[in-house]
Amino acid sequence: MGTRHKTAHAGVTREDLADAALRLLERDGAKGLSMRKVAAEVGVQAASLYWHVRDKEELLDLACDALWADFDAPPPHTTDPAGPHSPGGTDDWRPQVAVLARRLRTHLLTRTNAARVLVGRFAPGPRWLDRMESLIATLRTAGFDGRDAADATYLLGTWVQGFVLHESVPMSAAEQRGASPSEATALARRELEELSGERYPNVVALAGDIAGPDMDTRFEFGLARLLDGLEPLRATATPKQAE
Amino acid sequence: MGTRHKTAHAGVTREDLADAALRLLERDGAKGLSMRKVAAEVGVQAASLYWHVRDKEELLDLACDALWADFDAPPPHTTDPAGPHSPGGTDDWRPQVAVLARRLRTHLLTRTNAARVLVGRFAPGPRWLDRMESLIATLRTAGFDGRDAADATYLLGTWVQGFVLHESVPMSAAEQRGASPSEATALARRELEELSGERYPNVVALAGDIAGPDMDTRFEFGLARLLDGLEPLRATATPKQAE
DNA sequence: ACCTGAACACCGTTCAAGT
DNA sequence: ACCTGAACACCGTTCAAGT
Repeated sequence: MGTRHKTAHAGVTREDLADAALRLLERDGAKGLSMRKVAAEVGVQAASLYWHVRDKEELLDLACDALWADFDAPPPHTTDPAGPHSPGGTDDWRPQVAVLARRLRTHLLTRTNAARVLVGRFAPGPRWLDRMESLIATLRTAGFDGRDAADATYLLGTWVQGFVLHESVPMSAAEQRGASPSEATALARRELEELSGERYPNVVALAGDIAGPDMDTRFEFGLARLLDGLEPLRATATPKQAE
Repeated sequence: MGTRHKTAHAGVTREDLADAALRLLERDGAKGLSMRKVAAEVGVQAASLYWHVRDKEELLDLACDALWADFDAPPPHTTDPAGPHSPGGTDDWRPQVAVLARRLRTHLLTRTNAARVLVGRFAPGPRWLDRMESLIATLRTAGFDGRDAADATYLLGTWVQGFVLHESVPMSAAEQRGASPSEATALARRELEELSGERYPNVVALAGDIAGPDMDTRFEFGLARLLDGLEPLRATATPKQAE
């Protein structure tokens, strides 16, 4: 009774398939994920998968939702009853949103291979909805109206995913054939510096800043810009519903 | 003489391969791109490709650069000699950056299939460098310092690519099996509305705003937020080098 | 220098057939 | 209801061999 280890012997669930897919993806990358290997991982024949799942595509959708299984969001807002209550909105929304964004990034980053394959797949499973609900709640109590809160949520989500996508790719596609990240950075920088100073004066001058890749700093830069850009949208004092 | 149509008969170039890859990608999507088909497209046997290219991976790098072949950036800044010259920076940087961002989006969007496969691949070919140089130039003359200009460039690039990636994916992964975009939107909205109002009060209430997908509006929202967030970084009057 | 033929070890998917 | 065996039409890549 209960869930036996995972490959008990009989009764493969769709969850099992999703988990197996994520495991393979993380272990061997994109090329490690085949229907045949997923089948083997759960102790079954390849053809059997098509009873549980219509497609490889559908399996990926499942895996996409399972990706959020162990993502624990920070508690949604938790208004401090004794704290300062600014009129029409709380201003601790920034650290709250920042924390969520950072956790989202590191979550995807520790599952790089899976993220690279699954990013861009919408598939808003139940676990993703939890994140969305709590983020919107935070923004609304901070004084954003519904439409802005929804748009901001989308903006943050797409930005973080796009960022991680770029972050997780070998920076110079061919050069990652065995070169430490710092070596790759130095090499990328040198490449930029050796460009024509006439044609690319700015790129050459800023080679160090472009080649980076201090990804943490870059992430914080983007996050700060997004939060600064959102700030003016808050209704810090609601004109119509004045207390 | 000169470049015969493209598949003259002898002499396949790496450019030919990249173009063929892009063509196949756009015509048949990700699964339409195989080494064998690329070979056929250029009138050669599959094994021959490996003389020109180490890998399928390398072919994708080539295609990634070729993706920017017909992207024509707006002229870089073009300071109006008679126009108003605000101290330490020009303020027409916003429309300039906005135009570039929009063109980047539509460029990728009209090559959705290719974009979905190639996004995330850094591969800064010469054509991408041109874009970078002109964007950085715009930002620098607008009063941003070097480091901020570099970071802003990265931020804009990753955001647009992340946005397009999400935009180009069938919104509810399984439901795109033959449903018009507006139908899919309505369906997604209804799905959100039918969620538990207790567990997801905000999501249910804002279902219309979340399901969208008025992607143009969403894009402009994000763009405005980014520009607003960048604005305060400008040195509108350089304190040390006052004229 | 550039291309082919044939082979190797894989794929996703279907379908009749088993229990 | 769930799984298998065998088959089909594909893959990427290698390698000796051709010109």
